[in-house]
Amino acid sequence: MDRTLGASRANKRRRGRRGTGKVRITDVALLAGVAPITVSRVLNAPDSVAAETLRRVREAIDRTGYVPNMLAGGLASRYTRLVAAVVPTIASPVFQETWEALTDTFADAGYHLTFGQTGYGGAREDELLDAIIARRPDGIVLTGIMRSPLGRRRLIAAGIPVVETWDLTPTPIDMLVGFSHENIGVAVAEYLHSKGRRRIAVITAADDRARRRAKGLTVAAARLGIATALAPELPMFVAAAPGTLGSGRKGLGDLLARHPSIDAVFCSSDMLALGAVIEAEAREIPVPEGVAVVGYGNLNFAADAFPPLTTVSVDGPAIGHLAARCIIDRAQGRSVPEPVVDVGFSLVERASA
Amino acid sequence: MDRTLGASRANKRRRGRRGTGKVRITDVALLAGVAPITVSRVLNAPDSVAAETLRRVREAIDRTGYVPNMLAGGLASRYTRLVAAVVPTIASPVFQETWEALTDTFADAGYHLTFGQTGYGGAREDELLDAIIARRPDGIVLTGIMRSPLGRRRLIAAGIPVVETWDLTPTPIDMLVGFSHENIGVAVAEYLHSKGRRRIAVITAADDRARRRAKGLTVAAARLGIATALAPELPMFVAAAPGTLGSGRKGLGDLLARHPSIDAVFCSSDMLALGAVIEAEAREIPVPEGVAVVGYGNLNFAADAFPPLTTVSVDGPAIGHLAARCIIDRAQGRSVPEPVVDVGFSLVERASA
DNA sequence: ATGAAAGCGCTAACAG
DNA sequence: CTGTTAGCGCTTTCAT
Repeated sequence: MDRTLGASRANKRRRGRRGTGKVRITDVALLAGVAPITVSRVLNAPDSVAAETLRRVREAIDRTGYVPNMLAGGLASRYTRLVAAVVPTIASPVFQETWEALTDTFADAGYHLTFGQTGYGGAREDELLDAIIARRPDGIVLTGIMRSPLGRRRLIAAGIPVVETWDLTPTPIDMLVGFSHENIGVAVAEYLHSKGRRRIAVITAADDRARRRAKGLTVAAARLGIATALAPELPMFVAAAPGTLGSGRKGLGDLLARHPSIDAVFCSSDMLALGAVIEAEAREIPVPEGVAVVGYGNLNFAADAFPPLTTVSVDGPAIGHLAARCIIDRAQGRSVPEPVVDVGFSLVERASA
Repeated sequence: MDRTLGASRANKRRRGRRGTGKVRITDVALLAGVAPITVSRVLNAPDSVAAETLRRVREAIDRTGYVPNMLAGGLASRYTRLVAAVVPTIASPVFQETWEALTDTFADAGYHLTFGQTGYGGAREDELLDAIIARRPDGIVLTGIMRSPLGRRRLIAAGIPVVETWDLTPTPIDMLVGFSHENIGVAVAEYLHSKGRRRIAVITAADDRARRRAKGLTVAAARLGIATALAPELPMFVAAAPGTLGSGRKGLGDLLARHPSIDAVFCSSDMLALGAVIEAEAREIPVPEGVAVVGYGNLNFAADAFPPLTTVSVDGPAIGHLAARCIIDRAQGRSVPEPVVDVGFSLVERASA
């Protein structure tokens, strides 16, 4: 095998390019006694190859340990089978199920999903975008909507299918699967109002979508005549993103110091809500009798907290699945039935509110 | 500009390859009045280009909105500036700081880090590996050590620099930055023993490294004469991975039902520990007087739990930083000063134990 | 400091 | 069903 491998390389060493020393499609072809394009077909369109040829080529692939070079393949076919997801931090539990569903759906369709982090506040976003486009993915999935005008232009110019997720906008770049954060705030306001709460406060992380949930709540509260019960604006505590148990505790402490009469808190994440619940307990304020607490995310600990957290649930897997379908359909030249989908949300009522 | 762009393409349309319709290095070169290779040098070795040429080419790049095609670049240079990280789930909070440090260190050196998920239990690991190798990254960072023999062979054959992390083994594939999970178990056993605890139980997620921490504890406990105080083996509750607050609660409940006399629990993650603490509270068992609880990870909520969690802390950022340096050094042909680093761990003593 | 030629490893297009 | 040929967009090597 030593003599065979690399033999094809010897006769084209004219102006000395050094190659990688690794197995190429030509080596496999030589060993199987076929043309390189046949090996390519075995890999990419096995149905178009005769059974016996298929067998021989596959054996040659195994014997040589050949791993295709997708750089070369992508260059030749402008089809990379790569999809890039742009995420704030890879470790946000809220998005986890979405990334899982994305990964799985893409994997089943033969695509590889890679993740790039922008950091909180979208610091490196534009650079990351160029780095992604430079690899010519077949699709791009964004967390939230793209606000940077430069980013939008780059994406449109690149001509790559794009799905924005976990948010809603009348002007998506391309496709979108998400829901309205403002409406969540409204729904929470109405819920708390219906439970007789009139002195509502907010603990929110300093993050765009969280702020918009808080804004929806503020607006709806005003409409329901709640805001004026306390002050012109709802009492609010803003914590650094991402929200932590500690900032939830601090938030509730702070709000109680400023407004001892509050009877409900809407937290921008379940972690903040857990912190609020723990702080209330440490102060021997009963939840929900003293303060009602509502979270967001319905994370895996929400149901097991003490008391269990009332929270807003979003169908993360559905977002991932639908977003992947959008990209796959477009990448394969099909038309996308629903390029903009609002998956909505639901309020999960538990003991904390 | 319309006429200029794409002009170079017209005269080579012989056998009809269709191209991408996007701006290529040739278009930029034409506009700047230089050879393509000069544009390439502006991008990759600006020091070797005259100032005035540099200016003209950069202007042409801006005007055309050129984004390099790294598939082509990587194919030609076998240097992709891409590093792949293999992670169980992208949303594990334990690893977050490591991934952040990795991303930053690589970005500063001009590399892009992408993440691939294996799923818990390393289900898709071998496939993922081939997908990664197919893109010819300049380096691969693994979470934990590679156990699959096929995977090891593939990686070695690929000749790509590899760093295994967050674990220790006498036989790394290539480079390694981690620590001993067994030793953590030993340290926890000794700590609890020193605090007078003699009836120690374990709540662990069904995950390899967590089990090895539990095993270290078991062995050390036996040596300290603890195991026999209760039974031949330490009472253990095994939860599905990843550990949740709910399984922590259930775990403690279960253990107490079977062994009412236990006076300490070692949990394989802080989330499990938080669950244990909450369950204890719900049962009005004082922590640590009734049961001492020790976690692992020192996550951002550990210090703010009620009571604050005693836990094992690992220097995540250091692992990320060192692992990145290993890859960068190797990718740039330098020798790596320390190809195997044990970063150790520390026990953070707080109120829960 | 800049350019011309060749080719990285693969697949599209066109035969047969 | 299989093969031949050309070329994807870039960078290496060699030359000036």
